[in-house]
Amino acid sequence: MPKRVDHAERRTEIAEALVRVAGRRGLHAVGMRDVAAEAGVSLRLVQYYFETKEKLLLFGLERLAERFTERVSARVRAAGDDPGPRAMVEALLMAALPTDEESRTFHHLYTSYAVMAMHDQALAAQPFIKNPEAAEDAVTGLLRQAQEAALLEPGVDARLEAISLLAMSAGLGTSLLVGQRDQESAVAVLDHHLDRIFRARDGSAATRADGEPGTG
Amino acid sequence: MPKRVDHAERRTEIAEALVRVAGRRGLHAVGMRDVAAEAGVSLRLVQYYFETKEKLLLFGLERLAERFTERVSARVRAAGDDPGPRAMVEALLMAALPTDEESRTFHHLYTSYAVMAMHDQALAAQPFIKNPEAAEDAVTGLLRQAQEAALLEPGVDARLEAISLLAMSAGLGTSLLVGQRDQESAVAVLDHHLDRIFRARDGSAATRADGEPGTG
DNA sequence: ATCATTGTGGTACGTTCGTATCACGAAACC
DNA sequence: GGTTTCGTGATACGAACGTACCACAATGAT
Repeated sequence: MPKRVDHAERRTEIAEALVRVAGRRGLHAVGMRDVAAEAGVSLRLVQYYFETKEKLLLFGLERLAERFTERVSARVRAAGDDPGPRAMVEALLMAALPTDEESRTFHHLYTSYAVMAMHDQALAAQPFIKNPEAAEDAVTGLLRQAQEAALLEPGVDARLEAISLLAMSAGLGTSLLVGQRDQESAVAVLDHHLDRIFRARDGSAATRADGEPGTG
Repeated sequence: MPKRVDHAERRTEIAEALVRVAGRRGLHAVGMRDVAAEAGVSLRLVQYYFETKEKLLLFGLERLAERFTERVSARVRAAGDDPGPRAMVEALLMAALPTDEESRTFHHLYTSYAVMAMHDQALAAQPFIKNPEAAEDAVTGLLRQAQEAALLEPGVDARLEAISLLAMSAGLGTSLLVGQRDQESAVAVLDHHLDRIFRARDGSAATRADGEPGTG
C-alpha cells in the first residue's frame, strides 16, 4: 500500500479546509468538491476519509469548537499571569465576539450549524449542548471565584449572570456579523454589564468601558 | 385574460407558504417546488409572481418581519390598556422569545436569513438593519418613558439597556431553539434583568420574576 | 516472490435544483 | 369580434450535487 497515512491528521486537514471555504462562501454553498479543492486533494479522498457529507459536517463542527476553545483559552492566558477574574471574563467574552477574521468565521459557521441543529435535533445536538455548557460553567466559575474574593457586588447570582453575559455576547455577535452594530458599541455594552456586576475600582485605569476615544 | 388577480395578495400567499414549509424543513432545504406545493399552485406560478428565487426569499423575509411586528404589538396591546412600561417591555421581549410554534418558526427563519445576510451583505442588508433598529428604538422609548415616570433605577442608560435586553433575548432565543436551555430559565434571566433596571415595587403582585411555581 | 490490502485518481450515475420555453384558454380593450 | 394581454400549465434544460463504481499503484505481510 502507499505511504501509510495518519487518518486523524488527514481528517483534520480536510475539516479545516471545510471551515476555510465555508467561512468564505457560506456553509450552505459548500460542496464536497469545494472542500476537496480547498484541501488540495481529490474529491475521492474527501469521500474516503469521510464517507458521507453529513459526517464531514459533524466532524467540522467538532473541529471548529475545538479551535475556538483553544482560541479562548489562549486569549485568557494572554490577559496576563493572574489578571483577576474580571479581566479573564472580559477576555473570554471578547474572544467570543466576532471582531477579527477568525472569530467572524467561527461565529458565522457556528450560527449556520445552529440553524441545522434546529431540525436535526438529535443529530448535531451533542456539540451544541456540551460546548456552550462548558463556557457557561467556565464563566460561572470565574464569577464565583470573584465572589469569594469579594470583587462582586453583593447579591449577584453567578450562574444567572454567566448565562446573561454569554447570551448577550452571542446576540451582539450576530448583530455585528450582519452589520447592524459596530464592534465598539458591542464591547461597550458588555463592559457596562461587567461594571454592574463587579464592584467599582478605586483607581480608574483598567476598565475603559465608557471612555470614548478622543477625536471621534 | 383569466380572472384578473391581485398580485400583491398572491405574492403574500406564496410567501407565507414559503414561511410555513421553511419552518417545517429548514430554509436551506426549501426549493421553489416545495413552496409551490405548499401554496397549492404550480411551479410556474411561483416563477410568475417572483421571477427568481432570490426575490422570493427577500420578499419572504419582509413578510416574516411584518408578521412578527404585528405579533409583538398584538402581545403588547394584550398586556392591558396602560399596563405601564415594564409590562410592555416584558411583553415585547417575551414575544420575541421562541416559545410557541409561531415564534419558533420566526426565530429559526430569521436566524437562517441572518446567516445568508452574512455574505450577501448588500443584498439582504436593509431588513436586517431596519427592523432590529426599530425594536431597539421601541424598547429605548419605553425605557425613557419609564425613566420620566421615575420607575427606573437612577443612572440607567435607556438605549444601552435596550440593546442589552434585545441582544440577550436573541441569544437566549437561539439557546432555546437548539435545546440548550428551557423556556422558564430564559424568562427568568430576562426578568431578572428587568428587575435590576426597574425600581423594586412596593407591593409584591405583579412581577413574579423569582417566584417558582409550587409543585415543580 | 506472491498476494492481499490501503490510498488515490477518474469518472459515471441518478437526482434535484433554478430557470427557460412552449402552449393555450380566458378576459379586457378597441 | 378580433386581437392583444394576462394567468396558468406542462415540460425541457443545463448545471451541480452527493454518492458509487472501477482501476491501479504502492506497500506490508507471508
